[in-house]
Amino acid sequence: MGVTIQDVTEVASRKQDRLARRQVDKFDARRTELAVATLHTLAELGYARTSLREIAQNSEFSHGVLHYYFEDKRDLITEAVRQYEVVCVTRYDEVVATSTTAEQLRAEFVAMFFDTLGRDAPLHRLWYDLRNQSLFDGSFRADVLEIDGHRQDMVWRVVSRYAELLGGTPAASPGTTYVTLDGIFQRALLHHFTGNSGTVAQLRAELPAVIDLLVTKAE
Amino acid sequence: MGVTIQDVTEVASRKQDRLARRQVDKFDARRTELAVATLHTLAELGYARTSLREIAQNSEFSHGVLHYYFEDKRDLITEAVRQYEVVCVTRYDEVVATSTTAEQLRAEFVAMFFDTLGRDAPLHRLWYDLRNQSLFDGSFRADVLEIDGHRQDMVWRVVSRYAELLGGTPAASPGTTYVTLDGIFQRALLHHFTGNSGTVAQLRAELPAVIDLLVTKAE
DNA sequence: GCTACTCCTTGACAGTCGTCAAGTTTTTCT
DNA sequence: AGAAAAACTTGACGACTGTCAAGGAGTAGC
Repeated sequence: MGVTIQDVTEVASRKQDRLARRQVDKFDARRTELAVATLHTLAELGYARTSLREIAQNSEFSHGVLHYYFEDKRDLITEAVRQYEVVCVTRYDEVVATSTTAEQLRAEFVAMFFDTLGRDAPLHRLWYDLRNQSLFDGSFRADVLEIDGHRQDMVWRVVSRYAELLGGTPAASPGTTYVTLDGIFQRALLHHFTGNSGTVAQLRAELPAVIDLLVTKAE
Repeated sequence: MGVTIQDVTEVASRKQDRLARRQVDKFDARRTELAVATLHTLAELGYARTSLREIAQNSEFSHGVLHYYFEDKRDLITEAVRQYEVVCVTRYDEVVATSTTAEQLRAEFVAMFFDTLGRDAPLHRLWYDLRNQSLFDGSFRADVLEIDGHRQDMVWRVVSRYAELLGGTPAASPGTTYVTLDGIFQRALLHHFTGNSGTVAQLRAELPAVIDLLVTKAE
């Protein structure tokens, strides 16, 4: 059996590909690792106070490595924002999938809503920070709009399913539905950080009624 | 007619008071002037990118003067935030006062809502920026909460008056009512800066229905 | 074992930041 | 007019920023 030049080059190129791919994988893995460290630093300090050296201190590397894996600071932060999206955008899907009654769906949504408020509060304040930064600096805007759209879809899946289980229809558009619940979340977050747990509890108590306001029940 | 010592000291002290008051007035006037310059700089650049030298360039003074009138940067920005409140918190009162029918009130509110969105967009993005900063830096929080409360009251005056004219009652608490309309404003602002005027127009078209959703009409 | 390459550290750069002291200009009062 | 006080400018300080070049450490290939 002869070995043609094609075979050799094919094998060689395949080998090279595999090598290259493995290198790319390693490269991407470290990029992601550093982006996660960036995300945590941002969540702790906010956009305005986050420096590259501080980010590096939250990783196991020195500050110079950031310019080996990222073009510049904007590139790094953009990648961190994308990491946020991965974490945050499928949060309620399980609730939607497993709930069999409207009451259950609504109750579990409210529970999850305030659970993540307490557990991931720093991450959430970062999201709002970055969304606002996009009002000043257009370079984040595309990513922000994309994530915002995914958040809207996520909320819509919950509310439209709730309406379905209730035998009714949503009372407002996806956009309006989203901003209403997002507004409540933002306010709850503010009072959470203020330490004003009474206001948070009140928002929690009112949330079911607000959800009902967003769907038109069947007659 | 004799001139008693009391008279003299009284006159003298009154004169001194007047002098002191005038000096305080001058001092406060310049403080306010610099706070306004700060407000405009912040609205243009955002909190993260605003420096004292940039602020001074937006005034007619040099950067050193800022430490003559303000303790430090935080003091200056806090004062600027308070200036924002003065500008922004009575915006809809005239609409409430002059409207005689529910339709008129709703229509004029919507008009004013999107008018200030377009006209004062930089100032509004600053407000949301600073409100978010207060999630990271507690030193603004008290002022932010106060302003947020005034904004809530402002919205509540509109919606409760609308319900009254309609012969109904508000369907949600002041807090929920506020965050709903504020959420819509935030979203409209984001798409305004994106240049996505279609989405803004859609939000405008939907706003009357949302307002109706927030009041329970009489049977 | 030598070379070549990837990965990472170190240290320096030019610039900007908030702050403040020293000094100049302007105003105020007698 | 002259002295005192207020108002403002200037320049400098140490610290911090993003960026990057030089070089070390470690590994894979021959």
